[in-house]
Amino acid sequence: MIIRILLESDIPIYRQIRNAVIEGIALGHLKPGEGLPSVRQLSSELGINLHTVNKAYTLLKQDGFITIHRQKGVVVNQRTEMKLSQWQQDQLSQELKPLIAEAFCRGLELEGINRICKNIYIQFKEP
Amino acid sequence: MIIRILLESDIPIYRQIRNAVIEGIALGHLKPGEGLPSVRQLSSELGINLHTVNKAYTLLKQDGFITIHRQKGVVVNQRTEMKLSQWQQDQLSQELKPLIAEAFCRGLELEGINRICKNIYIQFKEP
DNA sequence: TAACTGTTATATATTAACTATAACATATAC
DNA sequence: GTATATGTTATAGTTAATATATAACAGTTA
Repeated sequence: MIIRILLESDIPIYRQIRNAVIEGIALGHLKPGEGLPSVRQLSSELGINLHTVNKAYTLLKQDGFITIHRQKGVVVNQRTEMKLSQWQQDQLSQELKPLIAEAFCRGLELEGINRICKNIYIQFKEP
Repeated sequence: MIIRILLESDIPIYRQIRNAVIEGIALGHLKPGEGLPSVRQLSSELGINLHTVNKAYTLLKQDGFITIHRQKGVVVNQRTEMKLSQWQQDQLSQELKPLIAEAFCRGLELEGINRICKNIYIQFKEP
């Protein structure tokens, strides 16, 4: 899978990589068991430092999205290993709150929010 | 309205203030025409610097949530001045994407996402 | 006049993000 | 064995974002 980053973005590079991998998994571009490029390879491709990629991979590992395997390298986990915990759901709710509050102030109805969420959601595929 | 910040949070203080004001407006705790504390007053209350509050207010002004009035000070705008632009909707969609992608990977269905959004949304009130 | 308001300027401190280079144990291929 | 990969760790340095400190300015209000 091709990972793109924007050096001008206000989102840190390691976070852009993290998001790109998660979105890649959700979109079905990255399937369980599939390998990701090594930290040296990806950092070279993107023209950035090894440690920036490593930071992204470490986050993805902590969050259950990938496993670092001694032989196979960096591998995408099964969906069962990504299961939503109560803490993660609370975290999601906390991150959604300011976004929905802003949309509400701007006059967007619940139906409008649901429509936007759906348009994002339908792009995603089960593995 | 009482604004709370967490100095240990990984979210910058000026952004916490921005979010708190927007959520305050959405919740109906801050009504159109209502005044906000001055930058010196709020910074003093929170034990932080004047410029940090000023940065938050400047953002809120740019985003159409407040107006700086020479006589009245900092005032909450009418909802009509906060209206959602196409650019803002695209921005919202872009910010939602990684959150929904993560939730999808973790097995949360669209109905679950809608439920979480609704639970946040129903707390909000029209002015 | 005195005490406020937001705004601007300048300088500095602190922290987060990113880079550079090197080394280590381990694994794979020749 | 040798060479080349892998992730990981350590150290040092740079750059950018965040937050602070202090001061001043033009208005406004009492």
